[in-house]
Amino acid sequence: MSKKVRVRFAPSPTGGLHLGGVRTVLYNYLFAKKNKGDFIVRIEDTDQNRYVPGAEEYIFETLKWCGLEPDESVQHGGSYGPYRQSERKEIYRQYAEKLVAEGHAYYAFDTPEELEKMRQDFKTAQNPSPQYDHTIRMRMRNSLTLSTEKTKELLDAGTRQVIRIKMPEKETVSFTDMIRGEVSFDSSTVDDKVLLKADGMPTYHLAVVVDDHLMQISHAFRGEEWLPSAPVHILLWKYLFGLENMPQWAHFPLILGPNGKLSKRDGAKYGFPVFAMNWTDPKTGELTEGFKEKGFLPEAFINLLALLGWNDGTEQEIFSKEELIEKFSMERVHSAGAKFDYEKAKWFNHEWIKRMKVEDLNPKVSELLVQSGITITNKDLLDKIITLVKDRCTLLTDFIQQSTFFFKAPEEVDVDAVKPKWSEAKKLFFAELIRNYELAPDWNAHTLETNFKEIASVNDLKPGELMLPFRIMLVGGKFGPGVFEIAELLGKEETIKRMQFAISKF
RNA sequence: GGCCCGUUCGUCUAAGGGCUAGGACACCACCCUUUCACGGUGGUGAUACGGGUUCGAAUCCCGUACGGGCUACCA
Repeated sequence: MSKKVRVRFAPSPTGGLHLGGVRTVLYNYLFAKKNKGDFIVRIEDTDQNRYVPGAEEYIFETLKWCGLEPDESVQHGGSYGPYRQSERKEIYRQYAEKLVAEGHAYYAFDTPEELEKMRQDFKTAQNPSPQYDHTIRMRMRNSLTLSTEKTKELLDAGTRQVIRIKMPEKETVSFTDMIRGEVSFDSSTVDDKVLLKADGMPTYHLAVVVDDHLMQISHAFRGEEWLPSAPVHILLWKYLFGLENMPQWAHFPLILGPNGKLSKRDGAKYGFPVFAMNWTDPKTGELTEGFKEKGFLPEAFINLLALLGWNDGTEQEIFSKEELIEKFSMERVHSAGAKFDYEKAKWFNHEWIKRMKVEDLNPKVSELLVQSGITITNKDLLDKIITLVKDRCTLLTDFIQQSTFFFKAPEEVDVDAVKPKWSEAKKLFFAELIRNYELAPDWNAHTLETNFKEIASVNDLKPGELMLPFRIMLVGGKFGPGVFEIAELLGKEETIKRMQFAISKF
């Protein structure tokens, strides 16, 4: 009998959530739902210096937008709280001290200055970044080098101190990663990581193990950047709670930018969003663009993220959230990092827009148009417009350009597109067309087109040479859906008004 | 430098010993359309290199190269 699946996403509230973070959430979520388990969000705010106001709220708003809501979290409640590590501070010390008592950890009194000095003193060409490890710990100020009395004295005096894990010297630490298979490390190459900081807060290393245990996490997933510190966590599990109780690990491949691990800087540099939603750094005021505001549908966003490192083995690429839950499997997650391709991301969004029902698109498009200053009074009209233009919208924001002219006459008319080929004969044609349209009993695209072509034919003009000018008159530029469809939706009065106005400019 | 992970078209990937190495994005051409798209057809384009194992390797093993990550009292 296996225990209930419980997974967690443990972000540090230090800023916006980027692609890699959301994908980690996604894979956690999919795995949990697929296995009828729980998805927990735990806030890892143990570094008080990095606290950023608003970041935590941003994370939850992002999850909501993505449709990846946790079963348990600071905001959703649950019986394993608190879900914010800063509120769990008291819990960690006892575990750290237990490790000291059992000889797996020790107190270290070295000041930041002493640590810096150590790094300078031991720095060589061969070893550019010396670590606090078994080779040097006996030369530092800690409970291993100090006498028991001296240690007690320092402790009693309240001297600033940390607790470090004492990495064994000759031990192979290995575990089975669900994606990579067996991974092993030589314990002597890992340093004595700080477990409990001088301010009494745990570091990630202690907190992740303690909380995963207390919250009964069954599977622990995180990015590949955590792989090097895995041996510390494995050992902690062994010392504290037993290897047999340890969750199963999986380290996801990294999402790469044009130059290595994707960073928020890449977005501004290469012109694509990196964060899920807009994020403004409260300190600098710097805005980092988000997929949401850029015009992505959450359905498309999750879809494209899911496929960045995973596939179901078939050639299907468009998946709804429900399909992803049904088909997701950790075994099919890739081990190699994936470079993010914005062009393909846009393709996913375009596909989703094309497939999405007009009624579902309507409120989103409506909101966008209202934001750009357009008043929508007729929902059915907007439905018709969306039906007409959705195929040519890659991003939601494209709807603005593709439908604004339905609501107001173009402010600028591309006269240059018409003028060079404009002629007296064409002018006469449009004059006749206006008279004809004024009398038209049925105002629909079909008869409008028929009449248009008949008159052209009578005047010995090619319809093709007349349609562009007509389009320019109604739309203002060389874009948009079929011109007669546009005229139909515009209505008789508005169509003729725009024609008359534009003709005077040619 | 050390440790760890990785390596199939430009990009995301399929093929988990038998093959004309498949698909998608992007790109190019043509068709459809006398706007732009959608759609359709076709094309360019990849198993990093070297050794093994095997009747047979993109697939397994070793080495090399290259790429990435980590190397804080940050996560």
